[in-house]
Amino acid sequence: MKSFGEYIRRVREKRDLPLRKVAAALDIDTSILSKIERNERVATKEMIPILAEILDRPEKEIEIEFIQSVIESNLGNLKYLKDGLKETLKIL
Amino acid sequence: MKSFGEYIRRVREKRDLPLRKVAAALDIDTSILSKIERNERVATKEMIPILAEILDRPEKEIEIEFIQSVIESNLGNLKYLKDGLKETLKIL
DNA sequence: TATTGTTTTGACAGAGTCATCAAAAATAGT
DNA sequence: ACTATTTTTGATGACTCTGTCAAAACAATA
Repeated sequence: MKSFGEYIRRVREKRDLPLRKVAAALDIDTSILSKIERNERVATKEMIPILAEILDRPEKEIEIEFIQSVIESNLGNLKYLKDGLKETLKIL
Repeated sequence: MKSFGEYIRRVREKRDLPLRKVAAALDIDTSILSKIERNERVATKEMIPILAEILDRPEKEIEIEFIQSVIESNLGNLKYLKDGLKETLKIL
């Protein structure tokens, strides 16, 4: 499973956007975005629609990547993660 | 979706166990467990097997409740949560 | 090599979260 | 009502996390 940071960096570089531009759109310092891309900081959900816009990607795709990263980092090695996700799906 | 805290409290009371006993098993103060049950603090994954043992419930059940609560609190109102969970399931 | 633009690093401070502890409040049992 | 037990509350200090900032490192290009 690849990290959210790596994903963002890959897309940003494909778009030839400097950290500066994306960070400005997110209204954060470039250093923070740099850290997010290297997984030293975590992104917030509020960033998702903004990233979708500036990176020109479907919001759904970005959000899915975000969800995967949150699950990975918070619930990563649980024994019954699969069952837990299935059960969670049922009650949504 | 009911909270992890409420779930634990319900089971603990069904077993007629005081906070004191369960907290001792978890090696935490009763006040912390009290707060966890009222959702003022969050449980950690390390607590899951211990809770399973002392509350005499399958670890799987407890872990699923835990997973649901983490997803609810971290990803609760995302637009594409369902899709995100489905995609996450695929790569597990 | 010098210049310009980009990215990373680390120190810092503020906010939030944590466990600990003692005291207060609530509950049960006599 | 009294006592013992359980549960909740709030103050405290330690710790973690987050954003800001300036400086350093790195990259590209003239």
